[in-house]
Amino acid sequence: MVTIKDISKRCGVSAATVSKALNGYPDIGEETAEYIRSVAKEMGYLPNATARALKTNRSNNLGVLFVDQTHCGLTHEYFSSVLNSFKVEAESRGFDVTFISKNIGRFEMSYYEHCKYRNCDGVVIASVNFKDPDVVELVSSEIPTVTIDHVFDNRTAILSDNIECIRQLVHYLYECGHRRIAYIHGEDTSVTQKRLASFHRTCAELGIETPDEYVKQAFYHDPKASGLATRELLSLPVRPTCIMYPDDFSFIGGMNEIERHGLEIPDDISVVGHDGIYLSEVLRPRLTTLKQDTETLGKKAAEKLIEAIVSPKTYIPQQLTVPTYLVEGRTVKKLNASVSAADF
Amino acid sequence: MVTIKDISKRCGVSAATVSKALNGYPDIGEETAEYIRSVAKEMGYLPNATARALKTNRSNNLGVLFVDQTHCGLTHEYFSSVLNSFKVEAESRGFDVTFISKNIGRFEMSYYEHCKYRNCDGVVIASVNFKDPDVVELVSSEIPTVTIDHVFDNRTAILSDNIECIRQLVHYLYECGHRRIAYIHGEDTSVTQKRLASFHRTCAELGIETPDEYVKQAFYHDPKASGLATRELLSLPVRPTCIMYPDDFSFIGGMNEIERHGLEIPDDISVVGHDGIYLSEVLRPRLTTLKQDTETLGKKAAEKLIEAIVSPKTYIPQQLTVPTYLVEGRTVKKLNASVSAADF
DNA sequence: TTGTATGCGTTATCAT
DNA sequence: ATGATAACGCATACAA
Repeated sequence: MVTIKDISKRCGVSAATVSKALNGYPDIGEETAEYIRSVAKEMGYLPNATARALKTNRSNNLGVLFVDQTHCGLTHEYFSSVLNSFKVEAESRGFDVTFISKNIGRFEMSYYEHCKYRNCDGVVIASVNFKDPDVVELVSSEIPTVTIDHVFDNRTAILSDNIECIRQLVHYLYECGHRRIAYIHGEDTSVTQKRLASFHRTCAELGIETPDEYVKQAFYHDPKASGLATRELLSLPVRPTCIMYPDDFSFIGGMNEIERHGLEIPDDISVVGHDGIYLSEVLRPRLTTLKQDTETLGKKAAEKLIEAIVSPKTYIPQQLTVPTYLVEGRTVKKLNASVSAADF
Repeated sequence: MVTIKDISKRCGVSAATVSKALNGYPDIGEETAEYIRSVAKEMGYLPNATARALKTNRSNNLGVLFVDQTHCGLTHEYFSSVLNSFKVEAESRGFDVTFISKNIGRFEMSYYEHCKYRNCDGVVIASVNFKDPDVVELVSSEIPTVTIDHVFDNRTAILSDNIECIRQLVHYLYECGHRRIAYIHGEDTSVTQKRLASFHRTCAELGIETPDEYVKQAFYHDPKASGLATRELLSLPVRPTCIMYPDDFSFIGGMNEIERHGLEIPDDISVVGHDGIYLSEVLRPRLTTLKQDTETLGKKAAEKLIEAIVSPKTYIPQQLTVPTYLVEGRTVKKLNASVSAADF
């Protein structure tokens, strides 16, 4: 392994000079600096991140905190997609990405302790139980954090625009002529609360009635639960003309149930999903859905987190909202004149 | 931050003694060691991974090398699932997990350089182009590596049993009475080659003919390509009675095409997938598929990698094969007497 | 403009 | 059984 010391010997200068030259300090002669850099390159020098971190107390390493539940976390395309985008952006800015969790080895560590132990400069938090005391501890600590789809006081959050997108969707359905709209929603989280409130509010605005039987709780990423809810909806004396699902994947459960009833989508009943995962694009008919901009979500999370790290003095925590787009598939029947999603 | 020095002062012993006590060295008096440990705990001491790594040249950090392509990599449930299991196992043994990639910051680094820079003790490699010179460089280096589903000479590999599982599947189809079996397979990789060879060989053993028109190349995780291939198969003068797909997700494309032809699964045509992702469980009819044991794949990869790291002298690289199981759904019609997958 | 000295927190060697 | 000391590779305050 070639170190700064090796280079200094080879160049006949001190280690300090090499260090400065390599880091572009202005107080080194241009020729010497250039020479040192060329020798470093020739010798295949690589900085040692560990030594540098020990000295500077900056690891250039970001933590990611995702749940490791089998049903969710990484295996959910929404999150793996956000993570991927976060990773790409972080790396392009010179930061590595390390997973954070409890239970490292025989030590029982909290998330915060794990971060300290690993010297993470900052952490992005998503898809966890935000009420977990260990999560709260981490967010309340001196370590910069960015949360996705959840707001903590005086902390940066990247949010999908859950209120506006549901409003947009309901308006679209309204324009398509739907007045009996059912909503199968996910388990009770702040995201669900926002979506649900937006649903009720928009319906009220438009004069659409939302009878209790049309609003059913199911779970995210759980086709079985959504299937059951769908069955109940289809058994109603007055069926809805359109069903909104918690997410695209859950819709699969509804799809099965609708087919079992011998109904056709969208001729007999309309459906819409949420997330806009790859699956929604390949189903036939193509699923009308609200596409989350996971690319931007992850990228912004990395950007803001790094901003907080490199400019701790001037950084101001903020809530950043990323728009969600209505993707018009072919699962919503136009009960009246023709309308296009482009109008919204 | 509480350091060893702090503890040493508080206990009235030297830093060396504290270090030894904390690491369970035998040459420290039992009472003193116990006392030191209790004080450390009370003071909330956490080892500093960075300092330790600098001194010991062991980071307790593993690299993972996945492609960052949008279509594959993390967003593919197969890999995210393997990764998750790898992560859980690694963490339980005290290792953290960090992503490896090229292009960290303004430095143009190879994978190998990135690993050195970050001081990774070992790397798991999956879902990449194994012919990439940068991958070869890494695998040829002194850094312990484990590859998934690809073998490099004298290196550890964790393999899904692609040959045996296809054999098992074809036998199952045969027992169900199928003689006209089509295979839509993925792009040309060593995995595909194994599966294809096993398909041909097993068919030959059983006296099943495999006309060229029944074997079509498509792509993994690409419903559109599999849809097109399906269309061609359905247009054949003599249709296959069963179609094997590259993977469960690609089957969606076939599903659409079959439906468009007004055919019913499995009454008019039988289908099988590969991977056994969550999607295959929730489709109706439930998809008959070959379930990859991603849990074991990831766990074994972590186990072996750590073994190679902690016992470099005695460790012998090995190829480990993880069985794949036939999961009997309801997409294969029994053309003759009743047969169960349990018989296989 | 360049070099010297020091220390980040830890572990390992060797002496006591 | 315990301690003094050095060293891992790097960055930086300060001296020259």
